[in-house]
Amino acid sequence: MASYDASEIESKWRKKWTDSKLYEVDLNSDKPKYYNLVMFPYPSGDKLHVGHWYNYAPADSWGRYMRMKGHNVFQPMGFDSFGLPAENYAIKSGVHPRESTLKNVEHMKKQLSDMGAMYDWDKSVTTSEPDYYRWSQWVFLQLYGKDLAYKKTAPVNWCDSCQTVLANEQAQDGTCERCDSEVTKKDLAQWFFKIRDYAEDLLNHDDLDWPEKTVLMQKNWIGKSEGCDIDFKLEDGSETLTCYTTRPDTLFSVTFIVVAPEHPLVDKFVEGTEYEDEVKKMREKIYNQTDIERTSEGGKDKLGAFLGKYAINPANGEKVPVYMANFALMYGTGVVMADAHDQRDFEFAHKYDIPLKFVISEDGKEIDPKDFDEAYVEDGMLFNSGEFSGMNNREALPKMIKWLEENKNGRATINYRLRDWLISRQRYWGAPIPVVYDPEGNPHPVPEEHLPWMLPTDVEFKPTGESPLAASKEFIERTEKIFGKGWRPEVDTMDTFVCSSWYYLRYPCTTMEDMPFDKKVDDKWLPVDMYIGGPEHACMHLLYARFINMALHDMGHIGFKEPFKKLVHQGMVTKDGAKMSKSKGNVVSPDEFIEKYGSDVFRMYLMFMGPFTDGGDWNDKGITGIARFVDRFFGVVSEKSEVKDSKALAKALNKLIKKVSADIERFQFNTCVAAMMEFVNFVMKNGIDDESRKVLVRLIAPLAPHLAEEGWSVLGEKDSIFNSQWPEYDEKLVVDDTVVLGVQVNGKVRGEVEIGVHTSQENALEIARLNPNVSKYLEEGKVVKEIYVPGKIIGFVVK
RNA sequence: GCCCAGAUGGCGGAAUUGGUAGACGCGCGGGAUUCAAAAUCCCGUUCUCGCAAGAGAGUGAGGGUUCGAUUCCCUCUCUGGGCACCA
Repeated sequence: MASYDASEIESKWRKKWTDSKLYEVDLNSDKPKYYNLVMFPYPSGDKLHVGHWYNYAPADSWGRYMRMKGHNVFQPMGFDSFGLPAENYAIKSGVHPRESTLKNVEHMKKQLSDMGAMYDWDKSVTTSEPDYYRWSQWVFLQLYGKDLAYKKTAPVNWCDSCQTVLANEQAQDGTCERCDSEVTKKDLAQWFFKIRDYAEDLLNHDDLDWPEKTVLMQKNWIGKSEGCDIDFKLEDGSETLTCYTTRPDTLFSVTFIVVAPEHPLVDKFVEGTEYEDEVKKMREKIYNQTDIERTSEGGKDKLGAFLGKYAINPANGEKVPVYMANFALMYGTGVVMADAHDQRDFEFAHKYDIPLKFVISEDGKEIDPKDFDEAYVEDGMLFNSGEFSGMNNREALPKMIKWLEENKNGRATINYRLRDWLISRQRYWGAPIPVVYDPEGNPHPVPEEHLPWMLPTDVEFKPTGESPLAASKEFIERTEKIFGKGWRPEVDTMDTFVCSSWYYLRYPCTTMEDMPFDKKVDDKWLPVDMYIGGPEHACMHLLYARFINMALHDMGHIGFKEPFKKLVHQGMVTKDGAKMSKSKGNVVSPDEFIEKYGSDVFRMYLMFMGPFTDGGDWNDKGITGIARFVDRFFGVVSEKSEVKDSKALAKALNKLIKKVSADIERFQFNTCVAAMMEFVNFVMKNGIDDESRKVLVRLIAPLAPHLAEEGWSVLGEKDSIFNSQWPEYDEKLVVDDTVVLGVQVNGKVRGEVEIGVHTSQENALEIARLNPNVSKYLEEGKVVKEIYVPGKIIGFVVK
C-alpha cells in the first residue's frame, strides 16, 4: 500500500495555500458572511501547547466546514500581547517587554501557520502595538465622555518588602510569590468602569445561542436580588443605619446590627472613644484576611468588635447593639441587620455573647435559640411579629415591605452583586490610561488628537513602590509640553481585559488608520457568528466584552448590542486524568507527534479523544490509531478497487454524509471521525468508485485539510478542495429496507429478528414469536401484553 | 459551606426522543506474512459459568416510576471546575 508522507505533503499544500492566497477574505463579497472567531492567545515564549491545538484545530475545522457550505468565512487571529509575563521577564532579564513580545508574536505566528489553519494574516491585531492601543485608549475616552469611568479609592495587594503591587495570582495564601513575606492591603485611587449601569442589560441573554451553563454563571455573577432597605436610627439620634436585606420577614428577631469594616461609619463611631483601639486592631486583622478566609464557613473565623453604639429596631422599638464584623461586605449598604435566622449571625452572636431570638418556626409555636445549635433557616410561620404573627413568612415578605414603606422605615430596593470594573494597573506593560492631571490634581481626558498616548520607554522595570511610568522623564515632559507647567500624566495602565473587550470590532477594519472601526463594515460583519474559547472566561472577559459592546452601541458607534451570537467552550486536555502543568511535569509537547505523524493526524486525534466541549485524556499510544486510519484512508482514495456491491456503497456513503454533517454541526468531532473509520473499514472490503472517493475526501476536508487536498488532487481535481461544495445526501438512500430488532420477554432480550421497516404490528409480533428462544419463554406463562415500537423494539409481558 | 458539571469494559469514549449497553479507537490474546523483527492484514476481546447454544450479573451506591432506565424522579458517595459569606 502506498504510504502517506505527511510532512512532505503537508508542507507542499501549506505553501500552495499561502502562494495562492486561498484564505484571504474579500470582506465585500456578496456571499453570506460568517465570522468564526477563537479567543486570541497571549504570545508566550513557549511553544504552542496541546491546549492551543485542542482549541484552534476544531475551530478551524468548523470554519472550513462553513466555507464549504457556501459561506464567506472570516477567521482572523491576533495576539493579546499586554500583560504580566512580559513585564516579569523584563524585570528578570532587562529585555524590554516590547522586544520580547514582538519576538514571541512572530514565533507564534509561524507555529500557527504550521498548524495549517485558514487564518487571514492580513487582518490581525497585536494589542500592545500603538496602532491598536490608541483605540483601546479611545474606548476609555468614550466611556469617560459618557460618565461611565470614574476614580475612587480601592485596596490592592501590597508586598512591603518587594515594594510592589501584587496580582491575586502572585499573592496566593496571603504571602508574596516573590519573597514569601506577608501580603497586606494598600489603598490607592484607581479608575473604574461603571459596568453596574449595565447589570440589567447584561442579565438578558434572550437572543444568544450560548451554553446554558455560561448564562447561568453570568446570572449568578451579576447576582440580582430584590429586597429592601430598612432604616435603624441610632439611640442617640445622631445617625440612621440603613440595612439592606432580602429577608425583612426576620425583622422582629433582629438583636444586633453589623457594619462592614470598610464602612466610613466605623471610624466615625469609635474615634476618640474607649472602643477605638480594639476596633482598629480588629480591623487590621480583618484587612489582612484574604477574601476566602473572610468568607469561609465555620464559626471559628467570625471576627468583629462592638462599636459602642445602639440602634432602635423600627419594628418593635428594641435597643440593639452595633458591631463591626468580617463577614459584612461593602455590598448593598454595607450594613446588615443580624438575627437568629442566619447561620453567620447566629455564630457571631454566640462568639460575642449577643442575645438571640426566633420569630419563625414550623408551626408558629414559639421556639428558643437556647434549644438550638444552629440558626433556624427554614421557612415557616411567624410568631412574636406584631400584626404579621401567624402568617407564612414568605407570604408576609411583600406585606412587610409595604408596611415599612407606609411607616417610612424602609423601601423596596434591587441590588446587584456585580462590582464595577477596576481597570487601573500599577504596571508598565499595558496601555497608558489617557488622563492627565492639572496642577490642582483634577483629572482631564487626553484629547483624541494626542492618541496614541504613547507608552514611555525611559522607565525602570524593577519595583520602586510606584507605577513604573512615574519614573519616566519623557512622560512628564511630554505632558507639560502639551498641557502646561505642573500638569502630570496618569501613571497607571489599563487592565488587559479592556484591550480584549473590543478586538473583535477591529479585525474587519485593521487597515483603518483614523478610526478604530467603520460602523458600516462592522454592522455587516458582526455580531461574531461563532465564538470559541475556554469556560474560564465566562464571568470576566465575556461579561466585559458584552458591556463594552453595549456601551458603544448605546453611543451609536455600532448597530448591534451583543457581540457574540453563538458561543462554544472547549474542554480541557488532561494527561492520565490530571491537568497538564509544568510543575507536575506531565505536559505533552505537540512537536514530536506532529513531526512523526503530521498535523492532520495530530488534530484528528485531539478531536477523536472525546467530545470537544468535554475535553479528553491524552494517550501517547492512542494517536497511532489515527495514523493507521490516515494511511488506510489514503490507500482507499488513491488505489483502484473493484466495487462489489454498489447499492450498499451508495447507502453507506449517503449515511456517512448525513452523519458527518450532523456531527460537525453539533461539534461532536469524535463520533464524526469514528463514522469515517467505519466507512473506510467497509470500503476496504467492498471497494469504491471515483465519484464516491471525491465525496469522501470532501467529507474529511474540514478535519484533515492537507490529506483531503492531496486526495482531491490525486483524483484529478485542479482547484482547491476548499473551493468545492460540501456534499449533499439523498434522503431516499439513507433509509434502510430492513431492520434488526431485539425481542424482549419481561424486559429481557431473548433474541433478535430481521424484519421489513414497514412491517405491521401483527406480522412483527408473529415473526418474533417464531424465534425459538423467544417462544421458549412465552410458553412459561400467559402473554398479557405485546409491544411493538417500529424500528426500536418488540416485547412481550408474560405472567 | 454554596453553585455548576460529571461517574459506562484494562484505557479514551459511543448509545441524537425511555427501546438490543459497550460503536470507533487504544491495549491485550491468537493467527497469517517474515530468516527474524518492525510494519501490515485476519480472528477474538464487559465480567462469571459453559466446547457451544445459552444462562446469570452489569453504566458510582441504594431506592422509585415503567413491559422496558446509562437516559426520568428521590437519597447518598466520590471526582472535577467555579466562588465575591450577598444578608
